[in-house]
Amino acid sequence: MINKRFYHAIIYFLCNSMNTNRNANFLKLSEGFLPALSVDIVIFGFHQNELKILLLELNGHENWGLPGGFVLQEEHLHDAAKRVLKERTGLTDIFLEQFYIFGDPDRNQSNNRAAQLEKQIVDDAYAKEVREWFLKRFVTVGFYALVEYTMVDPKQDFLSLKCEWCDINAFPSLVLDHREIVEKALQTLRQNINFQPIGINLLPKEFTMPELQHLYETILGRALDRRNFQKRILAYNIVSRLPQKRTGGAYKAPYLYAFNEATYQQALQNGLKNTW
Amino acid sequence: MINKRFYHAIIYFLCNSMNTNRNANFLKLSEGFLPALSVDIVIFGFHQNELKILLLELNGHENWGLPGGFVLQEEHLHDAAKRVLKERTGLTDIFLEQFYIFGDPDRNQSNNRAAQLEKQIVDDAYAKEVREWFLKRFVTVGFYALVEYTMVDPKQDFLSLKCEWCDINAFPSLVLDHREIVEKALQTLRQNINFQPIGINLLPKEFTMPELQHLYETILGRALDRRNFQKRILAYNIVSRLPQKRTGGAYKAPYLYAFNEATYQQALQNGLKNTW
DNA sequence: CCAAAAGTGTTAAGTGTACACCCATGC
DNA sequence: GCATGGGTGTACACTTAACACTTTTGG
Repeated sequence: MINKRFYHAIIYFLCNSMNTNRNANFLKLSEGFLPALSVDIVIFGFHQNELKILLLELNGHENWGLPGGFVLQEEHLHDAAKRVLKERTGLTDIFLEQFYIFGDPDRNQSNNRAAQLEKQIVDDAYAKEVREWFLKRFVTVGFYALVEYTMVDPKQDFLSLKCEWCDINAFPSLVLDHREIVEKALQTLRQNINFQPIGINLLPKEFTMPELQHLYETILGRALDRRNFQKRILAYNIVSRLPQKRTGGAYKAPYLYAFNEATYQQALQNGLKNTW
Repeated sequence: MINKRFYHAIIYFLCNSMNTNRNANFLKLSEGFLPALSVDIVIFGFHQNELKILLLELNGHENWGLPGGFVLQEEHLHDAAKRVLKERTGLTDIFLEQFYIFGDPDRNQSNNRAAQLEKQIVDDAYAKEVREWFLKRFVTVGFYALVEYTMVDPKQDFLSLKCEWCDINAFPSLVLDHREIVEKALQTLRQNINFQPIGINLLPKEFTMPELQHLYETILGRALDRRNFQKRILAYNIVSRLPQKRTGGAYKAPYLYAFNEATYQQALQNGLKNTW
């Protein structure tokens, strides 16, 4: 039966996080993970001048959701986010930052994964364990990640049917309060764009100035002046022009640029702008 | 015995949060509160041109700590912070905002409340309950509050010997990672000062321009030009000059100002500045 | 009258914004 | 050659930063 296999898949998957073989040594989820706390990750990517987020279609649902998971008993919160990211997308070593904690007691109630689970057949210990776990209230910590689009192999993971990049302006309806989480992540990204040099994580190593500008325009949601944009970015000293141009495209070949790691890191710390 | 009374005080205090009389109906802390999650609040006040934080000296310790507490099973995280603030300082209706989640698994280990507790005598169910509760790992959500100094009656609460305003530049050593939490709160406050009209919560209803300037200087940690400061604040339209001056002090009487609620709220939403 | 704090205006420098022309490429 | 996108410079407006004198008040 599909439902039973689904529960087993969850247990298997989650217990894998705990480095435990479920068949050999079944542990209670509540013993392996911190109770009541989860992490959800908004993964931003940029492709064809569109800002995208990576969403999973969850098994047994028609709904989509953010990649998320739980925190191991002795695991740093940030490491939990890194692990979840790796488990569910294969990504490692990418920019990842917490941006908000969502603590509404009703966030698990409406439009609800637990309610969905409840409807399903519960016929063994694993299923019972999963059901009880997901029926609990969770406070979730929102992280956002910036990744280069091409780095992701959107293979499906244990818990999902599909894993897909969705345009930030047209993504499907999401489970729980995940839409709110995405909105808040986007808002945080917009706020940070003026003070942090966004880009090194979202673009390939070599990129053109128009590409960088499109990234900014997409995040900010409006057009910018080409000439002023270039002047500004160059003034920050965070990019260097490479000797080659991007040939092969139509029209005039644009110069290639690369981020200047040293000044980029410095800018990350000091910020690009200050007032007062 | 002091230690025993201390445990009882904690249980009493915590169970009060759960609206439960510990004598009549003793509940497990883990049933009343979300496990593994706490809130800690950095309360900023401003007095005599000094930025201060409100600290508690904890019973049975020589150490100081931030006012903190736990989240009730069905309580919104933000409401938990509000409740904790009220319980431990009497303050209501003040500016309160989450700024970071501290998720290091070792944050409870070193310089450790649990270790302190362990040394103490454990001789009844209440003490055992408290000890087990505090021995667990907690992920804590940092909130910061902005309050008008004179609003606080720093009376001691159940869990503390003293409750005192401490200068931000010279406060005692703190339990756990509370120093780190304070640093992060201050950093967040500094970041926000350029974009949010800080002040309405930290100053009395009527204040002078030099007072507002001193507040800014204290938060930013450096001197500002009087003339430019005044021009800038007035340009924001967030304050109005009142007909009276502050008389009674030495030297020339400064004008009084009051925040303009409407434009202040608007500025909070839109921010004072934008780039791009 | 003197010291200390408060009030105010002007100017130069820098930054942001608007805008127009030339160049390279494919069709 | 023409449409399209890429590369660059200049002028104006606005914001910021630097700065000095006058007024009030208590002693």
